[in-house]
Amino acid sequence: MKVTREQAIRNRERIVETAAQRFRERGFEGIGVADLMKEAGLTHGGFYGHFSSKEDLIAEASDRALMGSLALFTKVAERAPADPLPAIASAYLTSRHRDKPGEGCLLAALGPDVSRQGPTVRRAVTNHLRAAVDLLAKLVPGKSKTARRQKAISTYATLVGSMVMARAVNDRALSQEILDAGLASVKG
Amino acid sequence: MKVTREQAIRNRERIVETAAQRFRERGFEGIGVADLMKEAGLTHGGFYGHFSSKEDLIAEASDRALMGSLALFTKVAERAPADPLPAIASAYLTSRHRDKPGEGCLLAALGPDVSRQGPTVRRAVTNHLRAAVDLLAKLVPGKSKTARRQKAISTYATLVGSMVMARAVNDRALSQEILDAGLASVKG
DNA sequence: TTGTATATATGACGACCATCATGTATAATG
DNA sequence: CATTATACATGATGGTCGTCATATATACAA
Repeated sequence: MKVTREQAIRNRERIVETAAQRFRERGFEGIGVADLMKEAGLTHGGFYGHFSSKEDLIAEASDRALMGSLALFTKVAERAPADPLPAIASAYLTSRHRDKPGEGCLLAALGPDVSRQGPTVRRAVTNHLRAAVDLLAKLVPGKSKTARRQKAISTYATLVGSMVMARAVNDRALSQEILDAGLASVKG
Repeated sequence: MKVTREQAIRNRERIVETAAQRFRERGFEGIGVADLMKEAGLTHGGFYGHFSSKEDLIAEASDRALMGSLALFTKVAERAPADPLPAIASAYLTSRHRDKPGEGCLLAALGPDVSRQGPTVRRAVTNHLRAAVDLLAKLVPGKSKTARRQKAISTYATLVGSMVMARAVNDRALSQEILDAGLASVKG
């Protein structure tokens, strides 16, 4: 069954999008090629027509997820030009984000998994982090450029760490306390 | 081949210890029961004489790793009674810790993986986090108990997030910059 | 010393996985 | 309309995994 070129491109798109979500929910090894294809409405055979390996898809899906985060950071910052960093923190440290890892920050959902991946995936993450830090550094008040960079990085780290901890924990009250503490720290 | 009761206990111990290290290095699904047993000097068959399932071992190994972190926090704090929190941060945010996840913080090595595990594992992590926060809160200067707790939690989150990011990144300079930023933030 | 309990070894099972070979229908091309 | 290129389906392969059945050797209890 051949399909339109357009359709094929859309199919590929859907595979990446599905993967970006499921990977964040279940881990890179938590869902297989066959299930991914089925969710995209296809069968497993066509996979290697689109990607050269699963790692290839992992890299592309990670990139996709990270692009989304960066875009969201930008959008939130533009909507709150007076206090962009606290606005970003407020958007990040929500229970909704905690409960929907599939649509959220890749670093919080797969950070350690990334460090166990190959160079392609890690390069994508590195590039994102550079861009994100550059963006955040512009939003930090202060004169010293290095100080602003430092603040940008540590703020991002606090967001990621808070989300990781809030998700790991089994107790709703403690989880909420973690989100609140992260928020308070950034809003300082 | 039956062995001494003592020897059997030591064998079990070695399995847990090996698992605690390898899981942090490769992820819970990155090493299998057979390889784990082989590393402990045994064959795969005996595994289910010691544990009822792999998840059972995961829970016990996680607990083991977390106990170690808590003990280390305590030790470092006792050695620097004047400024315990910065001392803990300095001990945590090192390149050595970054490069040896198998001997380091479980949250930084497996945080997101934990949230995908069953209740037993998550309960262990929850209990650890409670204990760690209680400990750190005592070390934070300040009068308000809730403010000290908040500071304790957000500090821990910054440490975890910084380590996750420093490990995910593929560039040594950026990785070091992340560790430094976390340090600066905690030492504030 | 004899008998029993048990810690570990060997081996196998079924499930899952990434990947590839081949067939087929149809879009694209002329 | 005829030909070709290709996106996808079907099916198979070899590997890995968690788990269990069974055998064996020996520590321990009597």
